[in-house]
Amino acid sequence: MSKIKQNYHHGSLRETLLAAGEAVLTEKGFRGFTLRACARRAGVSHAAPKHHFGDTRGFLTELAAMGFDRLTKHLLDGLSGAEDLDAEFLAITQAYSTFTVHYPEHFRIMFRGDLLDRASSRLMSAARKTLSELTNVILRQRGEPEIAVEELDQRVHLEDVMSDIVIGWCYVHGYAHLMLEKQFPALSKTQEERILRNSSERVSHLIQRKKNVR
Amino acid sequence: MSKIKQNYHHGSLRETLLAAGEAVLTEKGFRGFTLRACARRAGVSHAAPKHHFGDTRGFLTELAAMGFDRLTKHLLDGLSGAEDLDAEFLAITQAYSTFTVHYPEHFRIMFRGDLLDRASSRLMSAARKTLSELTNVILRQRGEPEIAVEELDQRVHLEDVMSDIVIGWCYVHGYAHLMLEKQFPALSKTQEERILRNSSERVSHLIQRKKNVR
DNA sequence: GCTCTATCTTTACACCGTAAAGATAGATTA
DNA sequence: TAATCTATCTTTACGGTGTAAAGATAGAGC
Repeated sequence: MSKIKQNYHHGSLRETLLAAGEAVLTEKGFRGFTLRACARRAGVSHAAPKHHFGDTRGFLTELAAMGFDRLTKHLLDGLSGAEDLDAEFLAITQAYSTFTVHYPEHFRIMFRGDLLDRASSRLMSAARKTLSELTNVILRQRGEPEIAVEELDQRVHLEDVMSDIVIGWCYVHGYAHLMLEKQFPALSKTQEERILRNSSERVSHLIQRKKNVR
Repeated sequence: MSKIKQNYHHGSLRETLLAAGEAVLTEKGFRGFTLRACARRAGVSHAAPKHHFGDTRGFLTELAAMGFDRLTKHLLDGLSGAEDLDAEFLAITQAYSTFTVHYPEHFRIMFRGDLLDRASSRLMSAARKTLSELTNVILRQRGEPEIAVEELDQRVHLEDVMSDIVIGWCYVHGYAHLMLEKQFPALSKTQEERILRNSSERVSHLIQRKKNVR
């Protein structure tokens, strides 16, 4: 006996709707993502999502938050095999970028304040965790101890650290975004990889050897 | 006597619709952007846009292309005052970023392959021109002569140059994008500016002194 | 003066978000 | 146990949307 109940009360509709929403977003893209399509896929009346997510914005906000959760995990996975600082920075750049290959539609809504509920603490804390992973990579590059998510704000006010975080995140995020949207001139896979290795290594050295460079 | 004609044939409907479209996009954002709203604003029947732009995607593609045109001009304006290499790289970073302040909704659709007609040569060449401006800044940083848009593909295959372009564009684009969507922890204006100056200077030095750094 | 053709309008339809009111049934309370 | 409460889901309703298709208009070319 599966979980499927034909009862009036579904029992776990929220989860079912989220799964349906992810499927719709993945298959049809943002333009094809409608509350009614999600409801249809979940086998439920078209107004059912309202109780769980309020409106489209609320639904998308939850999906974006799930995207950040998944990105965070994806980054940690990618990082796990790296053996030195250079490899670690390359790994996080690659992981951030390959995330867009696996979840392009998620990535496209994750960084869009106009579509999401910016005030959502669920979304904010999920995004914050992603930044915290990236920050820890930067801190390790600098030879400093890691910090917890909660300490982020205190450390981050130091312009010294923040400058490195900005360089690192902008490079990593920009690379992933511009690659996803195919903005770079067409290159072969091997060229692409060589350029990624070379550029990421140079950026990581910039962060590692900061005091010498200035 | 203004251009307004109440004739059946408008005469310059395409331009009028584009202006209306920009206004709608700016005022209502992407979610509020509808063909019918644009037609209403242009004082024309709701199906009128079809003949000029085909469908929503076609209309958005043209608006995105106009966004790239404007971004290119914006970059050139920002660059004009810079007196040395460091100032030039800072200037283009700032210009790219302030563009998102003036045209946030344009920027949000410009880098979205899922909403636009990727095959549009109008869009492609507009985006290409933007990249070409950025490339010329990078080339100047490297102490090399500028190139024309048409030469882009030949030069860009050189991994050496491309690595610098990637670093430069990813940093500039990532900064603008993440700033627009307020992904960095809240900072004061002066802190923000100091961090921008510091980070952009370091990135530009990385490109200028490439051979020394490696 | 005639037709051609691009341009714009009208009509039509399926779909959408979301508000509001009704139905259901598990949980709570007495 | 019985009555009520409450969260959850459905039904109904409405104005708005994209876009297809057919009709109206008027300038251009012959």
